[in-house]
Amino acid sequence: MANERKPLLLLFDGNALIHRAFHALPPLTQSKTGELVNAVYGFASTLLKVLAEFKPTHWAVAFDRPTPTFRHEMFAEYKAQRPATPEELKNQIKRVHQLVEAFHIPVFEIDGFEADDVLGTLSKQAEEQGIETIIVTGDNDMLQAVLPRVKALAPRRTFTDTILYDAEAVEQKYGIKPEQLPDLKALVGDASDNIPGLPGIGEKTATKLLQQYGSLQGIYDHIEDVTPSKLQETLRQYRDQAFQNKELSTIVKDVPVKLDLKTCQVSHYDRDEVVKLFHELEFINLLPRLPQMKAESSEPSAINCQIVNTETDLERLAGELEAAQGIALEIETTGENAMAADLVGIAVSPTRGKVFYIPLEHMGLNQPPQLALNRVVAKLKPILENASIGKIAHNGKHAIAVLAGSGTKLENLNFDPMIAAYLLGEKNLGLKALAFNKLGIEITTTAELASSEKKQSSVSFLGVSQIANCACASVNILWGLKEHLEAELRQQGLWQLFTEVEMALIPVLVTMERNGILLDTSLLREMSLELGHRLLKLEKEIYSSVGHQFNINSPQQLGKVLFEELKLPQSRKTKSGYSTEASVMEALRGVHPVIEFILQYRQLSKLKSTYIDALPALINRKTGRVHTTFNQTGTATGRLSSSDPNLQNIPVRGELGNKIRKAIIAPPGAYLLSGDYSQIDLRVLAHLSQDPGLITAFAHDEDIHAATASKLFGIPRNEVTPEMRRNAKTVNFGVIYGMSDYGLEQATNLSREEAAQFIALYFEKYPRVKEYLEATKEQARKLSYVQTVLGRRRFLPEINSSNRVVREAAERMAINAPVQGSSADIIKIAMINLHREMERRNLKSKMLLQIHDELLFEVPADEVEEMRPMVTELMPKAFQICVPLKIDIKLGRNWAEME
DNA sequence: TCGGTTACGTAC
DNA sequence: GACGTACGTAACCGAG
Repeated sequence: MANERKPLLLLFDGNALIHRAFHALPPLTQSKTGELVNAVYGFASTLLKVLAEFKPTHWAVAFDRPTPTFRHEMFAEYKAQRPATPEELKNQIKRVHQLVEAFHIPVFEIDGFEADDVLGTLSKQAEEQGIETIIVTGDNDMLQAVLPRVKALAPRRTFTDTILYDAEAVEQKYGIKPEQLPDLKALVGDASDNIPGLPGIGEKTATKLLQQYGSLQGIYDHIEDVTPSKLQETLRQYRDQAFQNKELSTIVKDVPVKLDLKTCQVSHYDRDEVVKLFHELEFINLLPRLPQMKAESSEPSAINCQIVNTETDLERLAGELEAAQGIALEIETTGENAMAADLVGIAVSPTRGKVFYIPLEHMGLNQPPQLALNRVVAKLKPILENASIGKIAHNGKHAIAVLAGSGTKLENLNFDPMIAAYLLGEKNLGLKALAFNKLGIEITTTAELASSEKKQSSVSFLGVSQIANCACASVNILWGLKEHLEAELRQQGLWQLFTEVEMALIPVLVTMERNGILLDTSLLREMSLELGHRLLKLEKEIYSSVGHQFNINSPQQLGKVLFEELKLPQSRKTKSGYSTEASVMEALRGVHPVIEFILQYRQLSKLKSTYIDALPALINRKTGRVHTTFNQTGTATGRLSSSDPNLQNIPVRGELGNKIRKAIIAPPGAYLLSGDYSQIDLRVLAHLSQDPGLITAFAHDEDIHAATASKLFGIPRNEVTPEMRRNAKTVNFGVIYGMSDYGLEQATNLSREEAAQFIALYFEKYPRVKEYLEATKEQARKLSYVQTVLGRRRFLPEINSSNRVVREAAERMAINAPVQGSSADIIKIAMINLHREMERRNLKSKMLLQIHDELLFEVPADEVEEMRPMVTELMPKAFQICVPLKIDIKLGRNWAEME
């Protein structure tokens, strides 16, 4: 009665699936324990895939037993060449058993037989009972089990590429029927099972024979007719072996096992147990593929979620929030970009287990009534702005920025799980992932809901109750995450970095983002026109020089033109053709006139499309300025990053770079002020390594590159030539990047040998630097992480990889991260202190940008005399290291002309 | 048509 | 394979 559907039985070939995944998938390890789980992942993935695709009513899985089978007894060599199962695979087999158990899939394994035999038997019984069956396998050997009602899902080429074989499909592939496959294998053998084929008989010959005579027996029944005689002779000579091969290759179909359909029902599996196991295995991305996701409303799991849409409710909510110790919240908006996003709703929680959702701007017809935005804001403003009530929010910067747009200054955001997880080295910082990985709780985020709901992808178009449920669950998670992550941060000595630097930085970043930069649009427009003309001219030159038109922007087409048509000497190749990158083309300068034009074209079109045309298009209508988003969790070292647009890579070199910076301006009556740490990375290196040579040079405020050159070449400072200084500079920087002799060779005009000597000499002159680098790598090997001056960690699990390339890459990261990361720590402190001081003094000056070692401010004319000394003082004293931190400070009407 | 990947180039 | 950290653009390619 329950199962009115025609039964469909899925039989899983456990071992074949595991082996195939193990060998086909890249090594996927659990980030926490390093346990290899690629085969388990592959198995789980296949399981979920076929479950979704075929919706079976029944299922079962078969495994090999570790004991020898009748085949081993028959033929000592059987699978003898196979290496012993590696430990990491054994463990995965255990894991798959756990998984199968959680799914409540009945397991069949019989001593003395392989999984194939068990499957063969079960499928034959299913056939006899008239049940449609699909064998899910990773091994084409299983195809011989195909029967009228039994199909096999087997791999084609790649791991995921499968084909459902019925008898016809088998015949199409092999030219013979499924039941003839053992006969084929008997003749051609199987290297993977160590079954020897008959000499000189390949697949072609064997297939022809079987097509003609039907079976191995058939062939020998007509052995006199077999031609050519050589073949007939071989067959005669190896008769016994052929028949033994056939027996070895034939799947047994009468294993002592009985298919009982009742026990194989795809019943309600233990979803919680599967979730728990996925959590342990860190299979977060498989989670959405688990069928029967909890309906959002079905299980409130002890969360009291109330929708607030009357004045009375609002009043009561305000009362509860005022009395709260802390507030967890999430805002729903129309977009990622805080400056462009609108509020859609707010979820707030005064205490764990109790969450309110205030719908504000849900669009669409059948929505319940909603309170007016300004009414709600007015009511909540004093609470959100009350600094004595701590706030918790995931990606709190976004919340602060959006609320600021509604005139509310969210104060005392003291915990953001995204930032916490970032410092802890978590890979996936999304709330969903954190909830699952840290707490083992599944939630559906509103963003997820929005993207799954086809077409109308904005949160604002979704139903209030649906969003409310998700938002409430998300907000409630924040309490648990705070508890959990705070403990981890404290335990790892990261709490101070978290609160005093990262959390303190958030309002600074919001201010900078909201300040925005001002552009000289008419200058950019002018440049765009001029460049447009120059590009057109270059384009013509290039076409006539080559003889035809093509897309110069396509590296693929350009490569063909240069290296196939013009036959220029090619050097490096890329995956899809010839490399046409600048360094390759530079080497071809003078070989052909078109090179020069192309280099110019490249440069101009890059600057035009990326900056000159792109920036003005991003001016905010309301503010007339360009607002970037600073990402606080986007880098591995602790640096910030900037996007939409990226204002940290505005060109500076060259005439054109200068011109672009000229278009970044201060408004009338104001100036741009920049404070730029001088050689901060090398000063940090001096501090970390305590090298006396470096320390002395910086203590005397010397030109560090010239000082290095003087040391390396063993000459007085005043005899250092520009070329010597340039090479010394390259090495100075190269050291921080873990550069090799090869790298130095590429970056200079030195030969490989000279480069190697140069590096050796460098370490001779700065011996503590070498010691420091070694010690850092050693620490990384021991602890799997390296640290900055503030204790910020970068985790490098690959530092002990057995793969040299991977390991050496991790070593370079280990060298670079403390230096780059410490510099980032220092400038972050400077930003916080400067912001604080500017607020304290009620200055109108604005912090605009941070470019890793530089801060850019906009300063009204009458504040210049206050800001300049303030920046000059606060940047260097942000953090004390053993050498002075020096800055260069400059002032100008635009970002190019500064002094 | 769209999203993901590749090649390239800009910054520090 | 070889020098660390980012992000954006255009081309390209395959899936829907």
